[in-house]
Amino acid sequence: MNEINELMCEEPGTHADVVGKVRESLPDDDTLYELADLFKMFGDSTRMKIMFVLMESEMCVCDIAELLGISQSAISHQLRILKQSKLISSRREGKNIICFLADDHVRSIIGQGLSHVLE
Amino acid sequence: MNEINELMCEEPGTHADVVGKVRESLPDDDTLYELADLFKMFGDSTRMKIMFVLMESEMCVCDIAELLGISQSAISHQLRILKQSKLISSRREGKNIICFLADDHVRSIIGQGLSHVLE
DNA sequence: TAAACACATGAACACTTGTTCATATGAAAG
DNA sequence: CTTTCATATGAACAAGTGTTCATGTGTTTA
Repeated sequence: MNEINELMCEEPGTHADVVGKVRESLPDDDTLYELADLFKMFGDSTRMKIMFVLMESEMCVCDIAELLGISQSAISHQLRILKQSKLISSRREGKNIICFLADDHVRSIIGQGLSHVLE
Repeated sequence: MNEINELMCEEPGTHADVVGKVRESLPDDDTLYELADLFKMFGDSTRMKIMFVLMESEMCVCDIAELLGISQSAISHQLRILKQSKLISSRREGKNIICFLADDHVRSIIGQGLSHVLE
């Protein structure tokens, strides 16, 4: 009888109520995509390494590349993406571009991830 | 003169010291890859939606699929991945498989992400 | 036991992503 | 102003990822 319930699998009870409430509680699509895009930044080991480095100290592009043993070009491409996500910022200092974390959220997000990974 | 310094870009000062210390502070590669793999789970909008739903209430596969308007097969594939990452668990209840968050880290990780996205 | 339902899974395909290679930009030093 | 060093960027390519479609497995109900 219930219109909503007709959409659901055959289960008795106050089932549709729960489904309805959950649907209302979902963030809008824009927020969901933004969130997923944010976490994508943490989902690549190169970017993760870069952020770990910058958690310890700000550093120029050249040094990040050599420290991690990754080509300058690859680092530069990733830095571009990280800047677009507002996770890191940079300033020029003479010939060098010094990169640093733009946000303390990086630390807390990685911290939560670590505590999951380390059981 | 300094062997380490020779690897670095031409910058004066106690530069090599910082680089050396940062290198030591980096987690081992296994941990880094595990971390990146963990965050990959949050980097897809379908999985993000599933986790948001399960943050509100445990739910069977069928309902998750219909609530989100995503095919049962797609949901099932994603659930498999999420289970492998120990982010969700499930139990059988009659014909249905009831899914639920396996870990409170999901809530805290998404929470941190949200507070970044919402400025 | 047969049919119906809930879910899982494999193959195929389109799409995305990260790296490399070559080259461009831009500041600084000679 | 020319060269050099630090960084950025575009094109191309390989590898990874998510969905669909078809079908398989397992559980309940008739």
